[in-house]
Parts: sequence; structure tokens; C-alpha cells
Amino acid sequence: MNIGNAAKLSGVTTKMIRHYESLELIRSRRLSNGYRDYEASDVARLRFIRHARSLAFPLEDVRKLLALWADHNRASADVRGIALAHVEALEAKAQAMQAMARSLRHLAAHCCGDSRPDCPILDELEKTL
Amino acid sequence: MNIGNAAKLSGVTTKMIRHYESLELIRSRRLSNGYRDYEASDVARLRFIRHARSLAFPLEDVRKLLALWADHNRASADVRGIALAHVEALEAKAQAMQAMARSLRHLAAHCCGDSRPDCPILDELEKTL
DNA sequence: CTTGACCTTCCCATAGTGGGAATCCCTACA
DNA sequence: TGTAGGGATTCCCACTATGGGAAGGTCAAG
Repeated sequence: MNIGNAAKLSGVTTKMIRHYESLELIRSRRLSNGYRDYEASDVARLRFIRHARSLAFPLEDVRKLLALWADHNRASADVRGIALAHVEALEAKAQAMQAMARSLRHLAAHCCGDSRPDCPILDELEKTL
Repeated sequence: MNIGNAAKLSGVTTKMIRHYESLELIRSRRLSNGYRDYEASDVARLRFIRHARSLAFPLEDVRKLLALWADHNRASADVRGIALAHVEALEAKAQAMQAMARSLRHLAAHCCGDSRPDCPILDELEKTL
């Protein structure tokens, strides 16, 4: 199967398949004409990567998860550890963003938002702190 | 005032000051020896940038906010518009991240997390969907 | 044999920040 | 006056992850 087909079946673009190959997340077998050649197991691997990425796992985590996935003697605790560490990172970021959103919403609520120049949002950004 | 001093007073690193200058967010006056020269108003501008960045405004928003800040005939509605658009972007991202965190926590809760290989997290990532 | 769709590699861009090298400048001290 | 240091300059490279696009090779159908 060529790369275009693998892309369609896996939902990973050809660009990204080549990129993942350069990072050695996916292997590369070539035909005599230089074209990449994939089989079902590669598509499954690409799908795994796509799913992991859709949960925002960084590629280095994906690399580890792929290794554990391939290792049938893995300890599920290792997978869980990676996942929970990632969850905490996600939640920390999400909370930070929501805190920023709250601050800004609060400031915006006190901004009359008309044609006059007075604006507590700018006042806040101007502060020396 | 040289760049190191402006950095200390503003809380923006010298690296970033030069970067902001290259993006024309901050002007550059030079002394005869080529050194950048700053005054209090520049430090205030850098602080403004830092505060806006601490609220995760993208630099293009910062550029607009700086322009409005400098324009004493601005309409506060313009500032508010930028801020609220940014708030919505923040909240959308935060919610997406929390949804991912929830999914993963749910999966992790069903993963025994011991030395056995069975793992619903990997099972999920493996799915064809 | 041409045409179009596919493949290849390579470079560039994004957003924002940082590291580090090579070089120059200024100041203080012996 | 010479030198050592700290700070300034520019320039290139790194990160994360993804995509655009060019120049060229290949395959299949008409």
C-alpha cells in the first residue's frame, strides 16, 4: 500500500507520515521505485499515533506508548503513569487558561465597551505591578 | 538606559526585547556605540507587553492593544472586543483540554495499573474508530 | 506518448522563547 | 596603560507539530 492509501486509511496526512518516519515513530520500507510501502499493521500504528495525538500526548509520550503497546510484557502501570502525568499537565494548563479567561472576563465586565476611551483592561495592562 | 536595565525594570528578558523590536512592537533608538537606548516610556511599554503576554494574548493582539493604548481617542469597545475574542479562544482551548483530561482520567480509572499488561488506555488508542 | 495523479526530497513558515558563539564596547583596577 | 570582567551587538540554531509549495521522478489510462 502506498503512502496516500495509508493516509486515507489511518487519517494521518502524508506529510505527517513522512514526518513521523523521520522521528522514527513509524518504520519505512521502500519499493524498488523508492515509494514507501505500508501494510495493515502500519496503518494501525498510524491510527494509534493519531488517537494519542488527538488526546494531545506529546510525540515523546507517543513514542513511549508505542513501545509499551508493542511490548506484550508491559506493565499497565507504566501506561497509566504516562497517561496520568499527561492528564495533570493538561489540567494544569487548562486551569491556567481558565484563570486568565476569568481575569479578562472580569476586566471586560467593568469596561463600558462604547466609543469612550476609558478602559479598565488597558488600565490593568498598564499597571506597574 | 541600556537594554539590561530596561530588562530588569520591565521584567522582559533582553532576548525578548530584541525580538519584540524585530517585530516592531517596541522602537529602537541607538547610541553612537550601537547600544540600544531606552527610557521610562519604553519600560512601561515592555511591561504592558509582559502583562498582555501573561494573559496569553498572542503578539498580534498585543500589537493592536498597544496601538489602542497609545491612541487616546480609542473606543473602549475595540479593546473589549479583542479581549473577549481572546477569552473565547482561551475558554475553548481550556475546555478541549479538560475534555481530553476527563477521557484519559476515565480510561486510567479502569486501568488496574499493576504489572499485568492489560490496559484499557492502550485498547482505546488502538481502536479503529 | 501525453496527461494527470501520485510519489520523492528539500526548503520555508508558523508562535514564542531560549541557548550559545563570535565580536565589540566600556569601565575599573593594578 | 594594559588587562579583565561584564555587558552589548548580531547571527544561527533549538524546541513542538504541522503545513505549504517547488522541482523532479513514476505510474496508469487513454
